[in-house]
Amino acid sequence: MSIESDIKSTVKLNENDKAVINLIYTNNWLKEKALTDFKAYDLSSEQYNVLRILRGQKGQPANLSTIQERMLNKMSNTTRLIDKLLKKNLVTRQTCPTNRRKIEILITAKGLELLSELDEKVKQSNINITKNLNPSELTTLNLLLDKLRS
Amino acid sequence: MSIESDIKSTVKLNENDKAVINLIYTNNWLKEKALTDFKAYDLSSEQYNVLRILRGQKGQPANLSTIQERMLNKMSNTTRLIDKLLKKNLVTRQTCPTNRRKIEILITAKGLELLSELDEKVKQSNINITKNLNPSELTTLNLLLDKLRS
DNA sequence: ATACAACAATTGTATATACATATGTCTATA
DNA sequence: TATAGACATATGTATATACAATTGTTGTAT
Repeated sequence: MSIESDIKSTVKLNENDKAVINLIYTNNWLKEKALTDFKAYDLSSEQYNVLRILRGQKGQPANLSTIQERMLNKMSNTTRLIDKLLKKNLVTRQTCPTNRRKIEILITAKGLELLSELDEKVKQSNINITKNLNPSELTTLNLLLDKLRS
Repeated sequence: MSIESDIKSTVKLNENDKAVINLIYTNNWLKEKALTDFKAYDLSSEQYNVLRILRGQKGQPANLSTIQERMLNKMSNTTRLIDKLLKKNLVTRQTCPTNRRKIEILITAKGLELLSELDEKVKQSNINITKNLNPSELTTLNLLLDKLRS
């Protein structure tokens, strides 16, 4: 269904406006779809994302600004997000010995375990979410989104 | 820049996962771009959206469920959103005389005035946001997003 | 050595969001 | 005409987000 009938727009939109609205609307549609997976594991999607970033460090600790730089949502409060992960014993946090302004964050064994459980779920969810587009359409979509932001 | 370098991913993503991440990331990118416009007018983007829905009613009152149905973000709390608009005198609210479960919401003159001020800003902002895609690319993007959700 | 700017993270506060539950109203039917 | 269920909105609560201000630390110019 087109974005215009989805939001029951009464006016004809031009392609610029439509694209912006379409992106916002699609994102909300996507959030609803993806949320259920994480909810069962008591993780927000950004918390999941941060755990993945930490796993990507392959044993190297990450500090807050590194994590923030790699997060999907740059706006969220990283300190408090890490607090939550810490409370669940999914990460450890200690001040950097060489620069005490920085902190070093590491994913724990429990965190890695949780991630590996979630990986398969997320993979299936992403396949499901994108099931209406064929491979070449998916590639085109990715190219257009990259180009949009370039 | 591709989504992989944007988020400094250390692993190669398949197109399914990439599309999902790309949509989330693009949405956040977009939010940052668009937010500044509304901030100056002390409106959230959903508040703006609701005002547009009300204007689309062309004088007919809308009730809460109608608004909710047409909102981009179905999850947000419409009652309290209307509270905010009411406090700013951008809408009026009264219980429906024929069915007192319902409420009738109308945009005020002040609301319409604010909207017409914002319209031009939003239009320019949307043109700016989409400036890297040519018309046919924009159309393709819209088609792909519609198809994704279909 | 001292002061100052820059840096990295934390804290405070207001608002937004998600979701469950409650309140008040209407409708159908026994 | 009671009453159970459906409907429409509102409220409560926990968490998330946005953003400003603060704290503590480091580098650097004088």
